[in-house]
Amino acid sequence: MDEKFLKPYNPQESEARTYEAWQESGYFNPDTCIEKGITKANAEPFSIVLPPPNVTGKLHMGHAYEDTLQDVFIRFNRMLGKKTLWLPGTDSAAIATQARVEKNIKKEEGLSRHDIGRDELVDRVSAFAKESEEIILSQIRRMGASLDWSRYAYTLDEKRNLAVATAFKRMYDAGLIYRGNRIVNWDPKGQTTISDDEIVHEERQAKLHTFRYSKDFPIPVATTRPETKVGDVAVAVHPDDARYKEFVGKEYEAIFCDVPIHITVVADQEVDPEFGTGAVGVTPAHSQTDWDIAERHDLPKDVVVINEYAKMSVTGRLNNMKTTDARESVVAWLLEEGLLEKSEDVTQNVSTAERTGGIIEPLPKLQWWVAVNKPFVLPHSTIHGIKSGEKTTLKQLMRTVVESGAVSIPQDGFRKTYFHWIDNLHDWCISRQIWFGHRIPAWYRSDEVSVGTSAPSGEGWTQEDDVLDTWFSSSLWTFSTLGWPEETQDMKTYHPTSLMSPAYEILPLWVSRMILMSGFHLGEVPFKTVMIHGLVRDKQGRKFSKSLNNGIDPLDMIEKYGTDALRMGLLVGTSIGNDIRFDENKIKGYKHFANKLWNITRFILENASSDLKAVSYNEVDNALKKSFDELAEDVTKDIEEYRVYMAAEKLYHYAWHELADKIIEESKPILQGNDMIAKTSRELLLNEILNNLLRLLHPFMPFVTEEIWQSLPSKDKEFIMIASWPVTIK
RNA sequence: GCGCGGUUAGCUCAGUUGGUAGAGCAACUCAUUUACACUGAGAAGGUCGGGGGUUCAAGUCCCUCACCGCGCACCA
Repeated sequence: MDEKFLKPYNPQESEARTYEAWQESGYFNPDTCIEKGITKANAEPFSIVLPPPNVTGKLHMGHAYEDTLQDVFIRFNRMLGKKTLWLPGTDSAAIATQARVEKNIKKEEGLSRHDIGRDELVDRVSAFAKESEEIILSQIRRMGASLDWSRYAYTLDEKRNLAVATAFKRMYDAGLIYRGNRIVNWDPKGQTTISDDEIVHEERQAKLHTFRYSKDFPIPVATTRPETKVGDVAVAVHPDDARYKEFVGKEYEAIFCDVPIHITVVADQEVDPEFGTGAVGVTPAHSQTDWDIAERHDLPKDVVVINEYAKMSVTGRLNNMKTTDARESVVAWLLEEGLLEKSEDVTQNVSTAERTGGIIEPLPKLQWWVAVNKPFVLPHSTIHGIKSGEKTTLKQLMRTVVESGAVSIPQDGFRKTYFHWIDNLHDWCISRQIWFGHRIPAWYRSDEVSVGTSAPSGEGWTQEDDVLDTWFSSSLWTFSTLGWPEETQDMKTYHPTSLMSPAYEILPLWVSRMILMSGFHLGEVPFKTVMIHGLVRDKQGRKFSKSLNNGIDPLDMIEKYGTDALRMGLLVGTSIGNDIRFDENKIKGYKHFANKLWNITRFILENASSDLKAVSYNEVDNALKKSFDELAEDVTKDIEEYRVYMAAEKLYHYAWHELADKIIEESKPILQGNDMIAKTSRELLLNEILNNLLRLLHPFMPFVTEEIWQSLPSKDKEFIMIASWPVTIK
């Protein structure tokens, strides 16, 4: 017996060495497994593409959990003999990364991005990204993740750039990407547009002011944003509202706070006659709903009164004031003029930018969009529910794919969330006014526009300044990582991928858009199953956040208890989909468990390794073996049906409370006794159970099982990682 | 407003197609150098959020209410 078993199991001593050995073996790469005859060339594929972590930060508990889940499925399927690929990568995360670096530069050098210039800034952001990339990748390795590093991808590398430009061009040619002047969510703090999904609503106290534009204006109007009223072009009322019927169609002139305005009264179904005065002041340029009203009634939409810095751009006293100051100024003016009827306190939801916290200012801007409601013909489709050559829209495609089960979301509640989101979906604004990211592959020359994967020939073309929303490139991820648009062998073998297991936060942001992109470009689903998981929270159930300073570094847990303990602690006792409260005590418990396995092994090696070998079990041992086999089948079924938390718990329970507490305890007299048949039978049993149990546990606790496996005398020195799963699946 | 979760032992949570309520931790009693103290044995702890229904049988299915989270939309 190896002397190491005389001391307690020490994960710190062996984990790094073990990971190194796995990596050197090349078995993370399915091609190597085939070459070495471990996987059959015609084996069924199983693939997962790692949701690429942002190159802004370091590994947090959420990553640790997500990586564990995926690694369990990957290791399980590899041991089943499937052609198993887990593909790693990282995401440039355009806005997040640039914002981070800009902040540092501002703090350390007092310079803005415009002082530095585009090229210099992009260089600096890229350097920062490179640095954090290395950190996060080394951290993922410490989780024991069996990723095929030879296929590593980065959203801004050459192949992914080609994929992005190709995707953009094809969608542009199909009329699904267009450039248009529409209301965007403008973040004055970040100086960029953001998509609807990057907005966070915050409840605030506000005042609802009821006023008239002028003394002789017949209809009072209520607003929480008086400063925008200088941009009003109409008042909308409900068509059936008797109070205002006589005014519909009439036009009025007024000088509102030094600004001449022209107001038309229109009737619109959307107006709620019960709210406020039952009349809406329509400001098309600074409100999405008002823009829509203006479209329906053919009202002017170009009366812009607020600029990109959230300052007023009008004639008179308000000019160049911050909107918040202008608000007070307008109220004061209304009071002076006797136009203010009342002011009430209301709670209001304010839209803020997720990344910067800036208050969103709706502004009309010329931007690039993905049209989600525009019909197009999908030439080739293997998606269940959509035929080749069928006419559809991107929205419909996203819905059908999940409805038909082409993408399976086993958790019913999340299916509903998904549909709810799809039904509320508007065109997707994909241009961002920042410099780090994929520059939009469009070139302009006077009135001409050229879209392509490279600059058009000829003189005088300038490329679009804006870059793409980071989710545009992320949505291509399942296939851009496999070599698309080239027709690679990897594409044929591993796409659609088998499983995606994202946090529920990212379902609309990412999952649905991967379905969109894969559907349009390939006529395929991006993955067959989506297993949505919850968030890891602190002990009090709060989100981990910098401001609360409640973060727990997974690496600290690994230092203290070992990776296997962390993995088990995150998995057991948590159904997938619900949030998890992080409990260090649990992790500690599984450190003890790793040691328990260590000592079970020690006992068996010390007491059940005589030279005499039984060829069959006696009756008692046969029954014990049978019940173990039942457990093995049970656990296998649990993993196949995504109940990994139950599988892990059952194995834990069996190892500790069956094998150690009962079988080993009962073995002591047998092994010391004189009944050689009973003794050799029991020796065989203990060795068999240990051998199989280690394999069953390996996906969950890869390090300790490998470390033990390497010391079992009966085995050759192959890795447990590529040992066969003890249960055959039909 | 629309929607999604959750409510089970002191705490954190499991509970698969309905079939005698489970685990870990904590607390309690005992064992004391054992393969393992990163230990073992034992006992205790629950009208499964409330109410109603379906059923031979409900933590599980249906209806309803309450409370706690969360998402989406939004009214000017």
